[in-house]
Amino acid sequence: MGSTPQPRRGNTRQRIQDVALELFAEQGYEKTSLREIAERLQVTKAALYYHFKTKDDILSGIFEDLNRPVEELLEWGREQPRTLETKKEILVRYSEALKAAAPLFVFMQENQAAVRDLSIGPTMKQRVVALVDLIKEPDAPLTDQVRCFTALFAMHAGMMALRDAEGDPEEKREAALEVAIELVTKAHDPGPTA
Amino acid sequence: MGSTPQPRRGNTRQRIQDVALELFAEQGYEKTSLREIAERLQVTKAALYYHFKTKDDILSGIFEDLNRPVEELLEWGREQPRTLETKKEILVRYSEALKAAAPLFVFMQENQAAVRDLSIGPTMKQRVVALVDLIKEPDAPLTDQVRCFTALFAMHAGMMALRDAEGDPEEKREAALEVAIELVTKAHDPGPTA
Amino acid sequence: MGSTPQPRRGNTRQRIQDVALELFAEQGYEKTSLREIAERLQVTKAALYYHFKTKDDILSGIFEDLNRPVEELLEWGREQPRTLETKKEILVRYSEALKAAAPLFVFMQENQAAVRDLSIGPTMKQRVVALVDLIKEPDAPLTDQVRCFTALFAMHAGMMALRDAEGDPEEKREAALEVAIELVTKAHDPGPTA
Amino acid sequence: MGSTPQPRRGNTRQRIQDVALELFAEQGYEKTSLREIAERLQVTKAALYYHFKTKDDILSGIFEDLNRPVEELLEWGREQPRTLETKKEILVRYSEALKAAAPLFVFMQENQAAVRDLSIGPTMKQRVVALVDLIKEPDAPLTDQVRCFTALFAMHAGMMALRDAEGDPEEKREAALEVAIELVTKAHDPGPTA
DNA sequence: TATGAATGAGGGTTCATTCAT
DNA sequence: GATGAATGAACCCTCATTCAT
Repeated sequence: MGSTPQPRRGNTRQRIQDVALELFAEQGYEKTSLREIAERLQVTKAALYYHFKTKDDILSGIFEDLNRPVEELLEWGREQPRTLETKKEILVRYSEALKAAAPLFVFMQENQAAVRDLSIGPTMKQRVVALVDLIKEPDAPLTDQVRCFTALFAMHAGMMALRDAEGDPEEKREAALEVAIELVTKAHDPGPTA
Repeated sequence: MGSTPQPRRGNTRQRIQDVALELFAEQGYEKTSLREIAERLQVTKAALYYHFKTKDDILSGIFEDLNRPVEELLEWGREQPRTLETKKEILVRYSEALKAAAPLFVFMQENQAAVRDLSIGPTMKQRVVALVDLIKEPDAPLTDQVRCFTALFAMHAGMMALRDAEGDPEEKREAALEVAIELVTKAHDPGPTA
Repeated sequence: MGSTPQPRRGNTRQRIQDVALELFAEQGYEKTSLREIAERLQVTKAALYYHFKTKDDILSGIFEDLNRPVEELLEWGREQPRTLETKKEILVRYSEALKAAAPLFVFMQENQAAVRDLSIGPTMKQRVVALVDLIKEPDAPLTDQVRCFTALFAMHAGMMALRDAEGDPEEKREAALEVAIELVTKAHDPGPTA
Repeated sequence: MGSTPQPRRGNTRQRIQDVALELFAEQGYEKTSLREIAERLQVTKAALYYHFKTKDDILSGIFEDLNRPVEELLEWGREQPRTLETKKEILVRYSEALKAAAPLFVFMQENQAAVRDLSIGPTMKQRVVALVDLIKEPDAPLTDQVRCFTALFAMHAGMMALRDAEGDPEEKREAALEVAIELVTKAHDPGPTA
């Protein structure tokens, strides 16, 4: 009882990443110690160091794996014409990407300060900038910039409200997407007001 | 240098809070050590403990001071009729409050994970909920809830963009406010769509 | 309510000693901080330093006050002939002295290690030696020395059992006294065995 | 000196316990710092934490190891008939056990206050109660209870007198045992008096 | 008679990391 | 593919004590 040895050779690296992300998202990066990760895996701290060079490295690994779809989205987006349709499609795809990597994004949203001077910090920042660049017009006025930036945030926030609130996560995601599209649409073609 | 004994009038408590907030916002809560705060004040760590019972307590003190305007805003808001005009006024006032306490809000935005299990954690959560409650209709559909939540976020984000970007902070704040009002207006009276 | 200012000027020194002894006996010397004492008196730590030079000094003060009867007993004892009657009388008087200063003696019994290198340490040791000297014969065999030493211990133990156990403290004290007398009597006149 | 790297075989845990007990007994629990223990072992404080979870835990470890004989004695005692012979045998064996673990018992005697709210505190108390229960009659009058309690104390005291006094420790132990037996015998069969 | 403000030394504890095996 | 043992640096915090006011 409770003693299943679970050898599972070969996949330890993956298991470390899984547990680490789980704890990082739950408690924050700084408050999660390697001891804790190791204990939950029934492994020694030293074992973690066989698979990863540093704590930072564990996070990097997770990020690289889960972030690939977003990177691909960026590449795809850069080759499209900057039409409203394209922008909408980007939002839709981004929303999908978020769904797949929800815990990572929740984590990054809630641990910005901690993540900032980790090795993924710069990458992350660039990625946000790049995304905004794809959905806003080159010389958009400040208000439209805010709209686009907020559209992204809305989608991240959709993930986080998942923590507390009532309601199906999937529905929330769709609602967030809808609002994001609305914002970007308005930014694309300001209409009568400005 | 460092030899002038420094008058040390009765403002130490305030100076601690100032420096602490500065460092918390700059580096994050966990990465800011009391040693660092003390050193920057040319004081011993023990001196901090004369003025505050704990590290958490320093943050609490800051929060209590800077959060008072928001608390007053909430009280005021609860006594008003839930009209669109009221909602707009709330956003305007909130934006003003943010301006005065910018670093604190940036800090809280970027350190959610760390702050969550500090003593101000619960208070903060309630406060967001209360604010959203004031600007959304009681049984608003999910999309409208997202709009209102996002409106708040937009304004916080306005503060943070301050960090990186080009442009006058004051202009950014106004842009964020405009977008927030737009979102809440849409949520208040959905119009033809949804 | 709960705010009676209790000025009681003049007797602060005494009140400090009272509270200190109370806490020392309850928690031990090392685990009782001056902060704690001060707080319970609604006074600042610095105030304690107006009345006593050091923490050690507070204990010394208590000891000197409460130990005087024992000191007088020793002086009296030294002038008496070393008869069995005298010895019994000494035990009786000592038991009485213990009754008056119970918490102090409980404290000293339970904090020997801590007390040993305080200023009262040496005094205390001498005093035990002096007491034993009064109730044992000069060249008593080892067994009789143990009897006399144990007699004293028995009386101290009587105080401590007061903490846990059932029964009237006064009765316990008398029982302890009885056993002590028995031991000293046996030591005084070994009888057939030895 | 201090440069020989020292083989560091797998006995570190034991060495920590040895040094710790030595210092605890010499200076008291509270006054012995982990730094001190570590230094004497030419090891870092952190190394102690590899082997023990906490300072309290170090003491627990020592206690568990050295207390086993007493525990076995208790078990044995509970299976014997409560005759005078049994009681005597218990005292004899207990005395032997004390001999083997002298420093621990001296320590516990002198640090009662400190030990009381450590994790071994409750265990220790129970153990004394259990021992007394074995050597006193169920409904013994108060005086007899004191005799039995004192008998145990006498033996502990025998250990401590070792610190100061003249004379062979072994002889002292035997003297203490003799007095203890005497007390318990008297308690077992009160004789003419009461 | 006291207090407010501060200090220096040290406490126990935890962390990410290393390295020989 | 992993462990056992250890380290160095830092952590938050508490203490007894001081001194100008």
